[in-house]
Amino acid sequence: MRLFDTYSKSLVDLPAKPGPVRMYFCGPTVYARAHVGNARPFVIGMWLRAWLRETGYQALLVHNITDVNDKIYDAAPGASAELAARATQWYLDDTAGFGLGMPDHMPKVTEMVPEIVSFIEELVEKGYAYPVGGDVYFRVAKFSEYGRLSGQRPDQVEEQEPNALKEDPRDFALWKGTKLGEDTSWPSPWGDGRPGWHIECSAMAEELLGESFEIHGGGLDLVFPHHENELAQSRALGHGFAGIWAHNGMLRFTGEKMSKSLGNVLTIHEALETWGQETLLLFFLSGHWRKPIDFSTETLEQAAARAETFRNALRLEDSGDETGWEAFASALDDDFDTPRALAVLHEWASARKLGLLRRGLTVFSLNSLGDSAEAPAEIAALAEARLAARAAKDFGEADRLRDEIAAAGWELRDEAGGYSLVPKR
RNA sequence: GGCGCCUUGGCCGAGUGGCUAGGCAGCGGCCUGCAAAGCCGUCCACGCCGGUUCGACUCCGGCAGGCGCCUCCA
Repeated sequence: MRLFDTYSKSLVDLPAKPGPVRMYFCGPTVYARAHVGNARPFVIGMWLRAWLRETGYQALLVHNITDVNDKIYDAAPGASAELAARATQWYLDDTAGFGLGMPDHMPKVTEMVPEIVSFIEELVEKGYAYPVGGDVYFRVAKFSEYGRLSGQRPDQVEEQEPNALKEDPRDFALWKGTKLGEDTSWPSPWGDGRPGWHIECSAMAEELLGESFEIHGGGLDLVFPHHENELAQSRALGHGFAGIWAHNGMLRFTGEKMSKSLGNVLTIHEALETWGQETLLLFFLSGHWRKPIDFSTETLEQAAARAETFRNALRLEDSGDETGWEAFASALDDDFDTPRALAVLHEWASARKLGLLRRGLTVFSLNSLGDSAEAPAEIAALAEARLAARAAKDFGEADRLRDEIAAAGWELRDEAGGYSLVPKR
């Protein structure tokens, strides 16, 4: 399998099977209910893990939770820990709603502070960081490869928050001394404070996956500065860090990136309630993971129609033909091309290759599309009554009963010698 | 100002130097008491302008439009 790597700007092959594929996907800062855009890296990470396992890799996924941060302090003055705990639970509940299972580890910053502190200490010892006024900053000028991942030229990077403590305006915080109004803190050699945003990922990824690992994922908007800084911190210590940088495209809503700061958000919770897990997953599947994808009524309705196509196909008679898995596998092995894989699933649906279809859908946790539902007794009774009316050529009564069944949420489909009852969507 | 990405038919979306993507929607038909499901057929393409080539949607250049990042952001 190969994946596009932001660092080398090329498709990079994964190590030979069977080998470990260790993945770290950046998770959310928990200060509000997560929106659908936040779900994209989660879904992609879980699918990637499923596919790697399906094809014989030992895949491991770490997905962190940033539970101490300026935004959390701002959102809940005096009660930041409570908000973080509540929002963490929301995130766990919301992502569980996709039915994709859980990442192998979901570390929280607040549970990894000692490891982060040692990481910073080592950077200070080696001259890559300096403490000043209770803070610790990374010395960007000392790391010659700075800017390589994002293509940013250090001399062109704008400085937005002047900070007289820094040696160089481009230096970024590894440790932030406690300020007025911040209600959580941890001890450190530089005084009480808390980790900066970027260091947590370097520390947590390496703690759980080792100094180098295969894939680091996250949204395209994290390339700079977040991932550039992570890379600088880890490489400064001589660690290999990520082999492949996998950045997913942004989710667009009303023509722009869905983001809390723009206010054009729909939460995962709301989206799942409105569209359901299967439609939402098929929506994500319909776009390539690196490209932007538009969340709109039209694209979601198309995803819902796909779901229905697959459900109907899975109710038909299986052709028994099990040949052709390679088309699906090669699509996914080639930069995880889910739109191409989806086309193969549709071809299998048309050809009634139901075994393959089920197996393919299972990779994406969409096997529930094949679930059949038993109509309740009162609906079954109406269907029986209609069958009798129809046999007696009392079509007026038969149509009335079918309407009644429909009103109760079931669709009656006549078949040779009988009928079937299907839940209406 | 700097860095980068994208542009395929009504919509989503794959792909290739000459040969069918696939889906949704539409249209015609078969089947059905009527439907639904299914099946068959079918309309609609490669942003614009140049160049390379026997031939480009596919390669090169320019232009236009859209999007992302530049220390809050999945």
